[in-house]
Amino acid sequence: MTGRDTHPLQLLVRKLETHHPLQDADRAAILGLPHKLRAVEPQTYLLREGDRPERCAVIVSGYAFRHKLTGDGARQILSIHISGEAVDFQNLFLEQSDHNAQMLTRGEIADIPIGALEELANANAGVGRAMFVSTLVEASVFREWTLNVGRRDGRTRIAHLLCEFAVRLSAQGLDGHHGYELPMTQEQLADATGLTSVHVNRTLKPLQADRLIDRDRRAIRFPDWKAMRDVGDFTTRYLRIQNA
Amino acid sequence: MTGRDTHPLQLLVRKLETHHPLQDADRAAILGLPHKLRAVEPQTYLLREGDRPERCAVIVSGYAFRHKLTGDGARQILSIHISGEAVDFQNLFLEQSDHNAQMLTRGEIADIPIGALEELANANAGVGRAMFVSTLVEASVFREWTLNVGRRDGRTRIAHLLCEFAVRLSAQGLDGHHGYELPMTQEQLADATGLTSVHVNRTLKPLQADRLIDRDRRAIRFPDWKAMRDVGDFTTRYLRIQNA
DNA sequence: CGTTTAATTGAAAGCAGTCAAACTATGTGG
DNA sequence: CCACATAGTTTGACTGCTTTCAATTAAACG
Repeated sequence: MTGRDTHPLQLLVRKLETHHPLQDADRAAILGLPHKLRAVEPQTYLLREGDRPERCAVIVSGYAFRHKLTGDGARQILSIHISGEAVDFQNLFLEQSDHNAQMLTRGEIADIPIGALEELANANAGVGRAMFVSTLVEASVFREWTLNVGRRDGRTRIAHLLCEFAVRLSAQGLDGHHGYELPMTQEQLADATGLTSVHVNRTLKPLQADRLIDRDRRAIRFPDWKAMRDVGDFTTRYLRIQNA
Repeated sequence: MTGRDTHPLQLLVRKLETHHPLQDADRAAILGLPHKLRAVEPQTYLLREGDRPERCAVIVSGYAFRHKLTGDGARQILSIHISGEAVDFQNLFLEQSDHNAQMLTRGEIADIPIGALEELANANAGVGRAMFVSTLVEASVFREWTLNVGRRDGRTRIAHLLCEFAVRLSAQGLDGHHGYELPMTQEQLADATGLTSVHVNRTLKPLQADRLIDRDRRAIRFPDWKAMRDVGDFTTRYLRIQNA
């Protein structure tokens, strides 16, 4: 998919380091993890509810998301994931997954056998702790999403989501605060915010009219980041990124 | 507060064992953790957003909850906690808390120094993993709450919450499926479900009229548990309790 | 290019929120 | 043991954000 010149797990190291310091040996151990690369299409499942996880998918390129369904089939997206993030730390040591994970876009996945991951976590306390911390940070984000969906109005929810994505991309050295290519349809945006796609559409328009976002297809830019942050009731503490 | 004849941390052991097996030595090590008991009144803060955690509060008796506030001051309750649960594993190894935790009722708290906890986690792999798994199970519950608040209607949300509480109490050997004393006001119920207290009140009534719940003050009973589960779109997988 | 998927728009309906007031517990002090 | 104060519950009337259902337009893809 790309003529890559860096190690496929390099961004995983970067992600872990964002939240917990690593030694050289730790980094080497992570890069040394056995893994299989594969190209994946949009919608590819990385994990299904009820599955017993046997490999952990690390996103090398592209975007993914977690979701759950109600009995009625309504979908709630629980998180969006970017390059370098591991989709399956949440199920380490657990019998079966409580949720689904799917690719949002085309991309590349590095599959690491769960066994190797657990071994490394046991053998190397630094890496084990970094993995632990990584799941705790994810939990922090889950909590913010519950707040977002439970207590903010539509406009604020969407603005918040757009802000979070900007800051996380930026922290991973990808696009940034000033703009990015949003890898989601309006329906997916709706499922992430607990709204309907119709309402998302009707909410994006005023954001644009107010010059808080600039849209061209899926490309998003923020003419006034500070104002956007305010509208989205967005702060960075919950992301636990050093210099955000 | 009580003439207790069991160890204050006994229920913590039970809780951890619900999700991950422990050896005798592990149990002993947990019970051997240094801790200070204290009686607490309703509303007592166990943790504040922005705090650097220095001790971990374990609920010996009573109930607690986590919450976050929007910039407008709207409150979202993120989880309810019962005896034996540790409120601060979520902030282990993290700089500062992203959320608040408060007592819901009067009760007793055992404060464990974070340092002692981290040491034990390092020294004893079994206990460390049990703590890790415990936070992963909490994350699983956070995800279900996001689904609940994001994609279910008011009636279903409330029924779901009441079901979850029943099953968790039961798993901890406290009250059970057949009924319990709900330690929450309708306003707290509203903040947990993303509704208003007025709407909660108007939703409880039909549940009662349909004979799905029996209320006397805060006491809740379920005349038809199976029907209640259906109405609440409730399943137990996400709680990761063995025989639920 | 034709087909499929996504975005957009309109009109109508509904679930839940808001604002206020009344009522009911619960607890305290005299 | 009763009166008062406070916290919590309940009810009414009205508003409104968001959904629903359709239909139309635009973009993406092979």
